[in-house]
Amino acid sequence: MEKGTPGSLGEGADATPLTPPSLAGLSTYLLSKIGKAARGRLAERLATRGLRLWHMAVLAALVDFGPHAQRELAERLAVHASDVAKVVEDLAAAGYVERTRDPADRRRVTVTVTDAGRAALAELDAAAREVQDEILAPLAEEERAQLAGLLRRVYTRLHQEGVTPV
Amino acid sequence: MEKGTPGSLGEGADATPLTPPSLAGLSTYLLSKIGKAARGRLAERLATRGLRLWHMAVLAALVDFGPHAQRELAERLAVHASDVAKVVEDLAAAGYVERTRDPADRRRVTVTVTDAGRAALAELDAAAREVQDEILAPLAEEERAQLAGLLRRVYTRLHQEGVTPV
DNA sequence: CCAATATCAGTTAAACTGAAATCC
DNA sequence: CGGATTTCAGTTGAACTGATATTG
Repeated sequence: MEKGTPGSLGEGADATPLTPPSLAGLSTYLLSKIGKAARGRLAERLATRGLRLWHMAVLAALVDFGPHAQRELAERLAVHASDVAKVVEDLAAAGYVERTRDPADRRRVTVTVTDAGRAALAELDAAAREVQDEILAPLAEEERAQLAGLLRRVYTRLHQEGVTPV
Repeated sequence: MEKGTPGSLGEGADATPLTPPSLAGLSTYLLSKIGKAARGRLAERLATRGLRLWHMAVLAALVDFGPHAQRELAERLAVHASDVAKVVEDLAAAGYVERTRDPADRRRVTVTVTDAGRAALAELDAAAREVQDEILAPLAEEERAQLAGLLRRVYTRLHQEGVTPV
């Protein structure tokens, strides 16, 4: 069969293959797929700056809540301390954060965002909003607000349970 | 500090740390996190049967659309052909699918779901709906329908674009 | 000879695990 | 000495890449 054999799939060879309804009928499936697409697109943009998603998350935590010990960053972002160490190392090398020993407890390393770090986060945040506009393009402004409200409530509950890292 | 030092975090040591508002304010961040949690919880349940998410996706495609060549499965599910080969191998070993050479084109392997495969998918689907009930617990029935509609429209557009695998 | 299919082997980035060093 | 924090090294499963054999 060279091409376009009237076939088992019930679709033209050039059309986008349909997602199995057994999956597409699950909101959790859609959440997972849309979330993955959003994450992937933002990761692409961050990669052009040599950064990854965890770098942005750590910067956000520092800007929003002030200096953290690395242990506190790990807890807040639900990531392992060993990975935080690497991310903070990268950010320090880029001049986005400073690390200082806590004089009261010299085991702790206090991480503080620099002005360059704040400027970088502002750019990353702008990129994230551009990606969000792409992803949510089919929705009107009012519908986006609706979606945000629903997601917020679902997320809050999950985050409080904390069974699976969220 | 032994514990509960009135501290830099502005939260009790036992409370769930707050997500940085810079992130929590992004619907795409919430989508990503909720989606990841849903995926993880379903993966846990499938693991008790020795299966993973791709096994369920392949079974769903076969049940919903009938027999596929492996190449067609790869295209429909946006996964690489080499990975489809492994997944189909597992499913065949479990007796959930049968592989036969296409007599019209002997390069192609036609994959067909068995009765055992249909029964297995029914169970997996039930598990997926249980997980969905857990995740969407904070939402009323009407709100879940709202969410499903919004997600459906966003997903459909992404899937048509097909730039990033969705 | 070229293109498509399936299969196998190897790579890469991410999440996780364990252990050592330092300090309370 | 027990416990907490940081850091380094190694492991595991997922997604991807490339090579090969077979067939159209």
